[in-house]
Amino acid sequence: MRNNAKRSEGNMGIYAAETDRCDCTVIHEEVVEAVRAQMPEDEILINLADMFKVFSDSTRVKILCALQYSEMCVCDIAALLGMSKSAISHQLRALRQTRLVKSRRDGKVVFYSLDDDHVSGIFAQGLSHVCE
Amino acid sequence: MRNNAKRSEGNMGIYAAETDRCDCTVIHEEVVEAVRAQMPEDEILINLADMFKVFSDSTRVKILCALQYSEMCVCDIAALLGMSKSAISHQLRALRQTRLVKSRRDGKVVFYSLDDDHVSGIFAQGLSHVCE
DNA sequence: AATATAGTTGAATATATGCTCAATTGTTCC
DNA sequence: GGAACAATTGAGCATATATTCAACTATATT
Repeated sequence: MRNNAKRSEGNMGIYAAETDRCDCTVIHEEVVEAVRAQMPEDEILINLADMFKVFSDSTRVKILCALQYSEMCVCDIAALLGMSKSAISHQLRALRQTRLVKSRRDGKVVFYSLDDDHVSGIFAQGLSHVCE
Repeated sequence: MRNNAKRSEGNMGIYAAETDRCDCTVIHEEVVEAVRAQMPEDEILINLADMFKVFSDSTRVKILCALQYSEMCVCDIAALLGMSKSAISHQLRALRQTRLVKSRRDGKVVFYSLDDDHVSGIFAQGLSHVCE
């Protein structure tokens, strides 16, 4: 599910300000309004979540990690991870669509490599948290 | 689904080296072995993916973003995001279980705040990618 | 052309997940 | 104690998603 297609975000039309769309009393209105004023736009945070979603599956993480060391073909990635070519190919498509990897064909073989400088930065930041 | 409970990772017992667990010929064995030698342990990459999974939902991202500015109670977060208290409470539980937020009760009200220094770093790194 | 191999794709399946609803707990105030 | 309100929880539902399987495309070799 892409994060911008949530059910609760239906068309509210002209009525109902944002603070009225729930079953809640606003207890600390000043805090809420101050935070609201400082928050980035909704769309940015949705894009951010969608970006992290790409990194939220261990197969994709392993693929991205492997490609940091060397470009690899589908067979090799599949062998490295002990998974089917089909499974790897499906995930590579997702990574291609989000512009994180690129491919080049050499005869029958398709080589994949990283296509985004931010990947290693995001990786490093995440690892520093995971490894305490 | 936690990333370490994948179906394909069933018990392979004593037979079958990792490179045999798939339908693939290893085309570039040297590359595969070199990459395998450099990759972090499986468990680390699984934990990494699980960590990113927490950030992969827009509701959780918005909550974490909001808490960077101020501690807030459940009602306020619900009002801020235009969602039900129940939905917010469910997500806060997930964030509590992963040690990203902490709570303190003051009478009837429960205040939540960030409980991890890495959150803003991960946020900043992600935003720099999303915003190009 | 026929065969073999690398890779892709779509459908199907099993599992995961975010929200709603209703019930419940914890606290304050009367 | 009882009413009111903040918050939590579990079940249920709708949707998302990772892998498998089978069929297919693309390229190379004979």
